This record gives sequence, structure tokens and C-alpha cells, in this order.
Amino acid sequence: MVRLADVARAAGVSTSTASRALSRPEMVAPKTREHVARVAAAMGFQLNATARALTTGRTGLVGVIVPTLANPFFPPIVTGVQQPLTEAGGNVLLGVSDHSEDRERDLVTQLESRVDGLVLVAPVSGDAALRAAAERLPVVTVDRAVPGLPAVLVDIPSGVRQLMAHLLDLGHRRIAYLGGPPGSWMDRQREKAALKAAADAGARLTVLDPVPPQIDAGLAAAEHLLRHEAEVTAVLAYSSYVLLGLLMGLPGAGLRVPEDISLAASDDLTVIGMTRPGGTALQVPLEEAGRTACRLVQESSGNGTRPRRVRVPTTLVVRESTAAPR
Amino acid sequence: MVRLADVARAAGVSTSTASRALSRPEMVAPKTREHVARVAAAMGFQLNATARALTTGRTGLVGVIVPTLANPFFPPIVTGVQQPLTEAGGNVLLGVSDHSEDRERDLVTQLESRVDGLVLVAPVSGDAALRAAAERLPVVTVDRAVPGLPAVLVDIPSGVRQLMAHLLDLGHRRIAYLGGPPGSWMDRQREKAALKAAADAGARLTVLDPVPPQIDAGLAAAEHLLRHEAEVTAVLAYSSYVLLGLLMGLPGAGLRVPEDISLAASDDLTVIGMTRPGGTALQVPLEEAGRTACRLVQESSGNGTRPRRVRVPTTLVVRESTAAPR
DNA sequence: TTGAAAGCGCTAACAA
DNA sequence: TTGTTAGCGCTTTCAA
Repeated sequence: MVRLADVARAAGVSTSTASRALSRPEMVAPKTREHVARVAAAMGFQLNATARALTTGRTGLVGVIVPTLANPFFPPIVTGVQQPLTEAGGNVLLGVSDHSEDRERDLVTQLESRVDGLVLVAPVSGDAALRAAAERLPVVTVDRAVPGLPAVLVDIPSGVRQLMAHLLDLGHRRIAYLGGPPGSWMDRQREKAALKAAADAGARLTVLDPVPPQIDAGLAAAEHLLRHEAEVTAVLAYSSYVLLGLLMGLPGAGLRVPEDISLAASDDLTVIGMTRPGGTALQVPLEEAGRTACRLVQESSGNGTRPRRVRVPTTLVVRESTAAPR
Repeated sequence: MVRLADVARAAGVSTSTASRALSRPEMVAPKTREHVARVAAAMGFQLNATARALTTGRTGLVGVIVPTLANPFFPPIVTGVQQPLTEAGGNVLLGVSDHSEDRERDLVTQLESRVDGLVLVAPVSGDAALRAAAERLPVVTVDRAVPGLPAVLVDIPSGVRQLMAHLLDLGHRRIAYLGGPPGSWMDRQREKAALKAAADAGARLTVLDPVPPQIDAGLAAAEHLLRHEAEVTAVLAYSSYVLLGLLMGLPGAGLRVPEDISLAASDDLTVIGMTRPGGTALQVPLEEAGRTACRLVQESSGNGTRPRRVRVPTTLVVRESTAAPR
């Protein structure tokens, strides 16, 4: 392995000068700088990141802890965090908690001394534990608000209001909300927003039982809908998986979309933009959420501006699955 | 920040003893060991990973470079790599190359001094560049074979043979292969395997034009199929996205699955296991591929066993979308 | 603009 | 079993 000292000797300068020539070029005479750079390149030299980290106290790494990569919600966030780091040669140190609080805690303590900051995506630990971590290094949460910590929140409730407004504008007055996943905090927010929008417009919103986020659930829901809720003219599904299920189940039962019933979803994580009919849905800016979280980490690495809370807005994308009721 | 020296002083031992008590407990008297552990815990002490890495030469990190996280093929591989590391407290340092050779090269040089080894997933760089990297640290490729380097290959061609055998067993003799993505090396392997299986059985395999991996493409293909290839009784799609498109497009045109036509796909990356009818497909063990790659990295960190090439087998999962032709 | 020297926090000979 | 000592490869005062 070639070390900085080797380069310095070969270039006939001190290690300090060699170090400066490569890391703080403006501190070195142009001639020396170029000479050192040339020698270093010729020897195939690369500064050792670990040693730099030890002396400078900065690793250039940001830790990202996600519950899983199997849910398509999370990978785009990781991609987003990576983006602002790229320019500066930084990287993402990834941790997958598997939805386990224990595992999450272990990951936080493991990563603490390896990263400059931490992005915790939908963390499951308690507020206190998260605040404790934030005392030791910059911590930003995504899709979860912890009092006193900076956070990035995807503003789905306001998106749901847009979705409802769209359906109401079309003339729907009997709408079903197909909620889930069972027990989810986010779902209660969505449901609340939908109920309020319906009430404000004097429309009826039937809240169906929460279902798991699977196509299967959509198919089952389609059957239920047909048997018991024939009078609704539109369905708002909390997930694109469920919407996909509805899209597959309803035609088989003789209900055409959107002629007989309108369908919309509050995320676009599956391919529902490309089905036929295309699914009306909220576009969720997950990469942007990741980018924002990364920038908040970088900000709070500097001197202490007070914790910011950033809300990233969703966008309503209207496609063929919604139309005026007959 | 609490350092090891602080713990040592508080515990009344030398830093070496403190170090051993925490890192190599078997080298220290039980009493001392527990005392040090207690003191360390009380002070909230954690060994500094960067400093350890500098002295030991091992970081505990494995770099994983993927082309993207947007394609559902890749996240499970990353998850798989992480798994064997977890027990030893290791982590994944992630790089996303965006399918760019330049970016991939930069990532390799960036990560080199931060990780113990590198897993390159479907790398785009030339063989020579990859072999050069392998001279400096352990490198394992996934879904790409480089002569001289260890690799993990998902054995889709043999899976395609199973799929073909399944269709032929059912009695299909006029089968369409819907290939893609356009220009893909993997696709040529699949197509070759399918053609050979058909020829061996005296069946006819019509190779349709490659399409991109989107539901849309499936829908378009469905229409094409109806207009020009009405005589086929089964379709083998190279991707589950395309299968999903067929599943959505065919019924609308009056063709029932599987009564009028059988459908199968050579991956199960979407939710086609949960559609109705369920889609017959190859189950692709991506997490296992990741785990295997990680173990190969760990192996080649030790003394040099010669590069291994591991082939992970796919599994045929038969569901309702395939049946005997009428 | 450059160099000498100290040290980041830890581990690992070597000695005792 | 424990302590002393010398680095790991780099950056950064401080002085010249």
C-alpha cells in the first residue's frame, strides 16, 4: 500500500506539504501542488479514508436506517439520501432494522462512531431513545416526528384532501375509504383527512375495514364492495397495491372502471401509472424526502440552527380510473 | 467523548487491559474483565470504530455497488449482503452507480479504503478494471461473470428450462416467448434456453420482439398477440411486469387465462403471486444471492482459496395462470 | 509557502 | 494476566 509519506518522499516534499497539496490545494504553491499531484497519480495513490476520518473527526458517511428494503416505500429514500453526498465524495452506510426496536437501537450505536450523521426512516424506537442519540450526533427522522428533532414528513394528509376534492369535484357523493395497513398511525391521519373533506362537502364517506397492503386484499375488498356497498360510486384506497387488486377484481365482476365506479389511491408505489385504465393516485416524492433529510443532517453538522421540520408535498396525478359518476 | 483511556483510568487498569477486556475478553481475568465492562457501561463508552479500523486494518464494512435501487431486482440483494454481516456487527456501505461506468469506477476507488471487500452487482465496467480492483481488495460480482473473480450467478437459464418443461408437460406445442429488455445479455441466455427446450420437444417457439419491462409493454404485447399470433396456446414472458400487463390486457379482449391461453414469467419481482389467477413464475432467490456474495467476500479476505463461482438456482412456482391447452 | 512534531483513539508486539 | 511502548496514515498547530 502506498502511503502519503511515500508520495511525499518521491516528490521531495514533507508529508505536510503533500497532505496540503492533495486536501487543501489552495494552501500550496501551484508548482508544488501540481508536482505532488502528478507523483501521486503516477504511484496510484489514494488518501486513506479511515486515517483521514480519525484525524479530522469527519467520516464523510451518513448512516441511513430503514425498517426494510422489501417495501418499495424505502429504497427511493435511500437513493435520495445518497444524492447530495455524491458531489462531496460521501457515501451511505446502510442499516436494515427489520422493524425491530432492538435491532434499530443496536444499529444506532454501531453506526454512531462511523458516520457524520444519521437519517432514521420511520424509526420504531421511543422518542427518548431517539433524542438521546441526537445528543451524540446529528439525527434527522423521516416519516416520523420527534419533538425537538429535525424531521422530513411526507404530507400525505394534504394529498388525501386533494384526492377527495378531485372526487367531490367530479360529483361523487358516496365514497368508500379502504384503509390500512391495520393499526397504522399514518392510516389514521389519512382517514381523518378524508372524513373531514367529505363532511365539509356534505358527502358520505364509508370507512371500510383496514386491509393489508396486498393485491389480494384489494381483490377481497372488491368482492366485499360488491356485496355490501353497491351504492358507492368511488373508492379511495390507501395503497396502490390495494388499488391494483381492485382494478383486477372489479371488471371480472361486471363493474367497469371508471364507468361504474371510480378508483384512486394515496400512493403510486406500484406500476399503477401504467395499468389500463391508468390509476389516479398521489405521487409521493420519496427521493426528495431522502435528499432533504440528508441536507438537514449536513446543516445540523454545522453550528446549531434550531431543528427544522420539512413537509414535502405530494402531487395529485389524475388518470383514467376516475370519472364523473353516472 | 469518552475514550478508552478514560475507562481504563476509571477502572484502574492500563488501556491495553481495557482494550482486551472489551475486544478479546478471553485474554483477561474474569474479574478484571467484568469490572472493566461495568465501568465502561456506566460511562456509556463505545469503542471508536474508525480508530479500530485504522489499527486493525479491518473496517467491518462491505461495500455494495448496485446500478439502481429503483429496479426491484436489486434491493433484495443488498438486504442479503447485510445479513451475514449482522452477527459480527458489520454493515453495508452502499453505492448507487446509476448504470454509469464512470460513476461505478469512482465509487470503487472511494470505497476501497473504507471497506473490507466489495460486492459489485451487475457491474458495467470492463473485465480489466474489475480485475484491477480485485488486486487491491476482495471483490465478488453478482449477476456478472468476470474470468478470475469469484461470482454469484442467478441460474435463470435453467429455470427457463423448467418453465418450458412445465408448459410442454401440460401439452402446449405452440408457445410464444416475449423477450426483453431490449439488448440484454441475460435475455439472450433466456431465449437460447427456451428455444433449445422447444426444439428438443418438437414444439414451436415463436420469439416475439423484446419489450421494455413495463406493464404497458405487456398490454401492447397482448394486443399484438391477439392480432397476429392467435394460434399460440401459451406465453412465456421474461418479466413479471410484462406478465402483469398480459394478465390485465387479455381478459378485456375476451381471452381467459388459463382457459384460452397460459401465461408464465421468468421472475416473480412484482406481486404476481397474489393476482387472480395467480401467475406461474420462477422464484428468484435474490437475498440468497446477496448472502452468498457476502460470504465469498469474507472467504477471500482470509488466505487465498481460488475464486469460486456459485450458481444459485431458481424455483418454479406453478399457479393458476398455466393449464393444459384446450 | 513549507517543515517538524504532536496526536486522533485504538491495538498489538514485547516484556515483565 | 497485565503493562509499556510503538505505531496505524493522516491532518494540523506552530515555527521558520
